[in-house]
Amino acid sequence: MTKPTTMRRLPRQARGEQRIAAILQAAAQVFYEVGFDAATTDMIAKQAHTAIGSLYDFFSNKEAIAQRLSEQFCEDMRVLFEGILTDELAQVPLSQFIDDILDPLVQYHQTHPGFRALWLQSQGDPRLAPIPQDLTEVLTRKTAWIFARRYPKLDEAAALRLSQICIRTVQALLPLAGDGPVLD
Amino acid sequence: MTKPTTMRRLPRQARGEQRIAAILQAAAQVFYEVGFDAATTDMIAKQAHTAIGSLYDFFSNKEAIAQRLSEQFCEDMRVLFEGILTDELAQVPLSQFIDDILDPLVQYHQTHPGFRALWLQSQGDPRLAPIPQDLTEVLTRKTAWIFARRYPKLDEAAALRLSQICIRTVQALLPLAGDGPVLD
DNA sequence: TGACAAACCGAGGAAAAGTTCGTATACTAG
DNA sequence: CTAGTATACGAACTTTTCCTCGGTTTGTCA
Repeated sequence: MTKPTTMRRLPRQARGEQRIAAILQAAAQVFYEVGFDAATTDMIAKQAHTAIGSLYDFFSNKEAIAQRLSEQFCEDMRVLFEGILTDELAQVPLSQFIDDILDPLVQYHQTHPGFRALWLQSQGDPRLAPIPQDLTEVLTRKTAWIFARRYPKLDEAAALRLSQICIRTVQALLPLAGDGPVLD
Repeated sequence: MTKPTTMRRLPRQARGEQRIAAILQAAAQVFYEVGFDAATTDMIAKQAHTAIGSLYDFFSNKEAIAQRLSEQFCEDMRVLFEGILTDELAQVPLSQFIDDILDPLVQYHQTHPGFRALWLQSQGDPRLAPIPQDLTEVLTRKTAWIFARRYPKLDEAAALRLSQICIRTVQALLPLAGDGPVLD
């Protein structure tokens, strides 16, 4: 946790950290509401009840905010999977195997709407890829590790491929979890 | 096919239609390359070897171009499914059932990169949703119809829900079709 | 409490993208 | 051929968004 490149200045006082937290939360909300591209730094500042100047005191630009959020999500995923990936997981029945993995993920997804917004943005925008790409990559590797444990016969390439398929599928279906049919 | 709201003026001469076709094709290419948001009307005009003014002669703005493309894709889907949805489809073995539906879709997807770009853009950008939403809705209804034929016991809501799941899954996995693992 | 630094602020300059509009050129019908 | 219309064009204007900057306020600590 040295100085992240996403930050322009490190906060020295408590209100600095609070401000940063407020900006990040606001950004997550705005990204969720209008998407990353349509989000403006003005909207984020307004949502955070702060001045645009304060935002730029701590973040060098909009992308830096997204990147910081992404790092945070990555860390959350790391912790989340740390709790999930136990040795028993490789022995457990398939249905429970799936539940064990999906339940925490669904729950996290539902309590962190910004996560979805940032993550999904990856598709269809090769230019902006690096940000959520990290998220996807972290998840893919984690999942590949699980598959490798559970199905030792899989070679690495197959495990990765399988991971991609599962990740994308879950990614696509997560938004449907917990709500009724979207179509009227 | 009365005057579409996406058009500023209807073409009266052959070159008008050609110009419009060129613009649409260029837009599809640009959307595919950089995504909808990053695409500029300048890029589209350049790619279409036309002047920016000509673009605005026929389309009122960038969104109108995307909308027109989307309409075109919707029509293509309608035609595509018209060829697929036969009465026999309800009787055929499941594996062939799936192939019959997926093969033409995969093929269309691979020959129309812009389709993917526009369609996938829906996720994470609620603002721009209406455009690819139409595509998704068309596909969802078509699919629901298929399910209803094949599994008469399904009530309508269940069929729609099932459709949504299938559509999203296919939508998420289509980009993986036909290429090797994306991760290095 | 005084001095220094951190945090706060928002008007406005700069850059990028969107769009208009007057003019020039190419068709077409009579 | 000619008059009238459709199409083509792109410089310039407008709008939007990003980001800076200098000055003000708040907090800390000796």
